[in-house]
Amino acid sequence: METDFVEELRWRGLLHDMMPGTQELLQKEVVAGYIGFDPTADSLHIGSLTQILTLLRFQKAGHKPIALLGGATGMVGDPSGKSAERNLLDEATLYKNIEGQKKQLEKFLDFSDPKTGAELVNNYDWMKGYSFIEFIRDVGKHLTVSYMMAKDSVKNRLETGMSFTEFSYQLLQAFDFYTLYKTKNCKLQMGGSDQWGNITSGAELIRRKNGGEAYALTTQLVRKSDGSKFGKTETGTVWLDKTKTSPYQFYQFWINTTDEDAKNYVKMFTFLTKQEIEALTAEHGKDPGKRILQRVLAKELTCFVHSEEDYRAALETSGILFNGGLSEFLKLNEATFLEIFEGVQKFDIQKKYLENGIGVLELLVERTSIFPSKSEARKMIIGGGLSLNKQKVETPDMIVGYDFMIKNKYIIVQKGKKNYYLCIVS
RNA sequence: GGGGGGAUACCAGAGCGGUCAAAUGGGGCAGACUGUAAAUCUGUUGGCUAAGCCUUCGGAGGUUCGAAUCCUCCUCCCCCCA
Repeated sequence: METDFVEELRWRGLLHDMMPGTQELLQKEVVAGYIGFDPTADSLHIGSLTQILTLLRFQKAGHKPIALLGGATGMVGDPSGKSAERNLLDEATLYKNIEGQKKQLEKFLDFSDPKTGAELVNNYDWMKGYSFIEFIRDVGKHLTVSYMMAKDSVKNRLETGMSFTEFSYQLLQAFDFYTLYKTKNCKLQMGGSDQWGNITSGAELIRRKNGGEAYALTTQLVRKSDGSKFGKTETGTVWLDKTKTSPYQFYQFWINTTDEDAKNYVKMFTFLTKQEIEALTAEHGKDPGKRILQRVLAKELTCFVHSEEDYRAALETSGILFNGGLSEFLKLNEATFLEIFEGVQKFDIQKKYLENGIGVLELLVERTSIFPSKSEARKMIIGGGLSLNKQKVETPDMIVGYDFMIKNKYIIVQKGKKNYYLCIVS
């Protein structure tokens, strides 16, 4: 075995918990292990990244990864970590979500090796023909209510209430594990630390039903150093789908990581070796201003999730947007110019409005919806937070005319330092 | 069952008849510095077409020229004694 999977997770700060004997098992033989993905959206997001990477690390350590799509479990809803009953997803949405996630997983996982090539399964395939009576007799009989009630996901909800549907969730997931154990000799289930309860239910089921051996391993929840939730920005979730979060935004997410977090993230989210990371961290410490770690992170992940081409584009865009002046923009040809503003919100403006000049406020609020009200736009301008074509707007009374158009048709609007908008005059 | 204390803007929390769109802190947003980081400092933080106007202090009524502030009832929370 090239690397010890458990040790690797440990030094990367990813290991949360595992059942006794897990490490020994992995050292002894090639193991099939699975992680389930919950189809709550049509794209995976940055939070799922840990699990995808875990599967890949697992594979690199010489084992066989299985990714499970929750076509059946998604119909029920996992109560883990939820404080209230969830709404059920309708079938059309669920189908769309499954298809979306499937495509992404196919892209990230490596299916080539005959022995350790990844597999993708959907638990709907074995649940769809299963009747309630059968299920209750085959699965439900093996776990006691008190055992199920002892799980945190259930215990935390006893006060506020929980439907039988969500209570049963752990049985479904347990049955998944059991099925994979039977059909694919899958002895290990992995997941985020919130999945511990569900995973152990599965291991328990395998033991009771077959006297079989099954193991569990969970990874650390990714946290930011300030305690806030990882993976969200002001604008929302960071998705892995480039139509939902552009590669540029994705790149920016990592570039904006704080120094403290970057040290941990480089370990958690890249495949760089311990030596490489130590060297980088030391170098970063010498001159934090260079932000070596953030750059490495952004590069590794943008390349991994999107492509090297996307990374280059994001890098170039960032360079121009953050360091360039107006002259940089003027130098670009139109195609490149538009490429840079890919993923930036755009507004069309009719030329006639600019003919006699237009107040900035009117431009920002009525002709575009960059601000919801003139009051807000006014406040931002007075606070010095608004620029047109890289030039700070000094007064809310400013008039915008033809002379503001770059290349005869564009006006670049900047709200704060990082929020760009592009007006296209036609 | 008895006694007491509360409910204020995103959160915490002052105000206790006019000077209250409501102190202060946190959070958010923006600016300066820097490194697209952190820390620090500054501004801003109910809404509006910014003169001013409109809607807010648990809910419903009332007293008053005037109520977040006083009275009555209701709802909900907390504490203490049974």
